[in-house]
Amino acid sequence: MKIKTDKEIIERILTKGVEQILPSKEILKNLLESGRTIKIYQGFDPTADTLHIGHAAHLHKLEDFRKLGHQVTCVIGDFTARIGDPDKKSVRKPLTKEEVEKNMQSFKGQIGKILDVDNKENPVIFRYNSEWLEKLTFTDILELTSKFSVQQMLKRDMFQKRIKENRPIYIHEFMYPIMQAYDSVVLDTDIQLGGNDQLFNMLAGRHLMSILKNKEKIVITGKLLTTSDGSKMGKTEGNMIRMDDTPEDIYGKIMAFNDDLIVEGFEILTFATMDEVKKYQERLDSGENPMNLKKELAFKITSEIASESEAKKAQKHFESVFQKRKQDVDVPTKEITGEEIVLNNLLVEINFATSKSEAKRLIEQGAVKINNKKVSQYNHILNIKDTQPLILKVGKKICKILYKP
RNA sequence: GCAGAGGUGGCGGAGCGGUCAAACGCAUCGGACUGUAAAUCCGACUCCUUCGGGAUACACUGGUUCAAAUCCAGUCCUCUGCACCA
Repeated sequence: MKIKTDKEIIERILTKGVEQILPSKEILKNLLESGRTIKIYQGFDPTADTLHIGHAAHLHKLEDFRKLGHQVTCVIGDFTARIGDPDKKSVRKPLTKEEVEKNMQSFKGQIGKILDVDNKENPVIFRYNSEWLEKLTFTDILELTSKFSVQQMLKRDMFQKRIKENRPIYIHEFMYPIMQAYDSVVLDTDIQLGGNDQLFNMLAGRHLMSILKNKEKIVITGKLLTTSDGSKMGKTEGNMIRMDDTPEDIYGKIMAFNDDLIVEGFEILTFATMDEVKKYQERLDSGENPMNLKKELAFKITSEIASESEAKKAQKHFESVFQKRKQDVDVPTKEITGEEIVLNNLLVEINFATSKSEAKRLIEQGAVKINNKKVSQYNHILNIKDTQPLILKVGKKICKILYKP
């Protein structure tokens, strides 16, 4: 495929959702405008069984490269995942080969939701890094490790932190960046893309490339979408939106974003151009209700990951369930045998509370409504037979109680 | 192996003989407020209860004591340091 130098796409590559470009934006710009084929790759760690929405950001960028005709490779870090990237808190427990394989299965499909992997003109290449990492001998490893100093490794702030806290740092944890660096060498890549959290590892690759290949690998780090409390969104933190979530969930979780994330969300998580992103910012600044914008964001993301029609459904669902509180759409029903039951026992019976004590607390706190009337006596005796239909609400949970003779 | 530190609720982390079902923070849940949220405020957060109370709980097993998360002994586990030249 002939290389395109579409100005708009190049501009988007250089700016949208980009945290930094090393060694410089200009070098990348020149490369993109030169018309030569560029090899770019991104690694995906199958340490969880799904990708999350943060990955979407990078996939958009890869797709831009692909559209221009460049060679895009997705490296599934099946080998590296078994060790795990060192973490701030502690050593990760290694994953078994089986766990990794299980996690990997769905990756390609999920990547394909955004990246046009099977495009006829310019398909995406998939590689597993066990292909080359597994074959390394101890001699090879010595060779590689001799290119890095302990001081270099210890620069990583998470290691610094652990030194301060007197927590252990194991030798194999140094191997993660080295293995990733070696990925770059094997692929002979021109560019590596990754989240800003991967900066250190990607720089290790830059270092190794320059020594072994005398080549200046370009590193692009993407902005990470941070949650309101400043922590990143991702697998490790458990607050992620999974790519395989249902459209309703995706839509709903985006609506749960803090308002501050709206514009960033458009920039990082969607195909929108920077001009469009600016317009969203302007609308927000001019005092438009953030909710409208957030709904647009949720709709856009949901339709990019799922489909437009599913996004429409998700939106309707959200509107009816949360905004209009018409919850009777799909109220689950439970059957209760016996004509009468004490209220706190009922909550336990239908699993709305795990113990009678908890049920009692909920009732006393005013969480319980029977047919929309608050009941605050825990020992209230409910005659199920005579109060049909019976809609029970406990906090956000709701269900219909049926009398079963 | 030797020397130290330590194991407390979902997590982090106080408490170091009684007033401890265990401070404080986070998470969670409920209420109020809203545009779904977030933020904020208030409340709850072992179980059972005839609503007066009661029963289990601070790694485990024993012991000391009127009384133990708190002291003692043993067991298990975790972490840190030391290790050659001696």
